[in-house]
Amino acid sequence: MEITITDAELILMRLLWRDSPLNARQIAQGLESETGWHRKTVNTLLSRLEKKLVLSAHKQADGINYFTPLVAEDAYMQSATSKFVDRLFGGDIAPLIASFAGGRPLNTQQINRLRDLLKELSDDN
Amino acid sequence: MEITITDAELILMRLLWRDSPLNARQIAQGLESETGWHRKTVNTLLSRLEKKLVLSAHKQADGINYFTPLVAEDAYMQSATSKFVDRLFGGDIAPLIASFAGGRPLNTQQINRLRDLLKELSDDN
DNA sequence: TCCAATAGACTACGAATGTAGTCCTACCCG
DNA sequence: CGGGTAGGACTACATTCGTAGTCTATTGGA
Repeated sequence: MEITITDAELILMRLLWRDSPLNARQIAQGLESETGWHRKTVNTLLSRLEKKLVLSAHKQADGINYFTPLVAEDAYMQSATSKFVDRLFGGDIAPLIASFAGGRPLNTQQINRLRDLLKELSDDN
Repeated sequence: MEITITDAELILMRLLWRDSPLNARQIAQGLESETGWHRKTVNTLLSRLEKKLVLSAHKQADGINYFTPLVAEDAYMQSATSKFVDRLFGGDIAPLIASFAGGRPLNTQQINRLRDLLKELSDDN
């Protein structure tokens, strides 16, 4: 059961992860400025996501479908990150950071945040 | 000018990044056990990569094409990583690490490596 | 010398993606 | 009450990807 969310779908999911349930119209409006997508495009994406069980639709009192994520943002991020790190770096995260830093050097704030994060990770084992 | 290397192409590129130039037969043989791809499949991938200017072909004395990467592994990794981090985490690397660690806890060795890496990154600025 | 196998250029083809459009129905407004 | 609109279920269609297959000229051997 591989969850797969495409680029376009991800943009839509980000909205629903922030705020749900929403109906198709609300979603289309919420994405309008960011994507310029037609309502029908949003509709297609919603159907596909529903078929993939990434979200569920429930008719409310107004007789209209409202969509809610079935897949949690964290869970998806985790799975997608894992897959990416496996594919490009053989499952090893350090080279990824190195590569990322090589492309765009980290600033002090980012480094500090990483340091804190690392501290946490090594504490709670 | 977006360099795009698909999953299948990446597997092939990994071989060429390790060892090049190679001709189609050598590549097909080198990937045989890993992928089971037909020679023709390798051929198609090579053509596509050549058209995308990810690699170049040169006929050698034996009259056969030998392929060499035009895109360096580091450069591609960097660009792919950047794109991924942007797409999923808004360009911020810390949440990615957190997410990754959430999915599969880091062991001591990994944490040490990250610590060293971080030290390096914060030293040379 | 003549066949069989290969290199390379093209062609094939179904599934997934991005981006809508069609058609039918129910509904609100003038 | 009649027409324009929105919802929803389908359908559409060009691209990209994965994975080969066809056709042609060439070449290494028996």
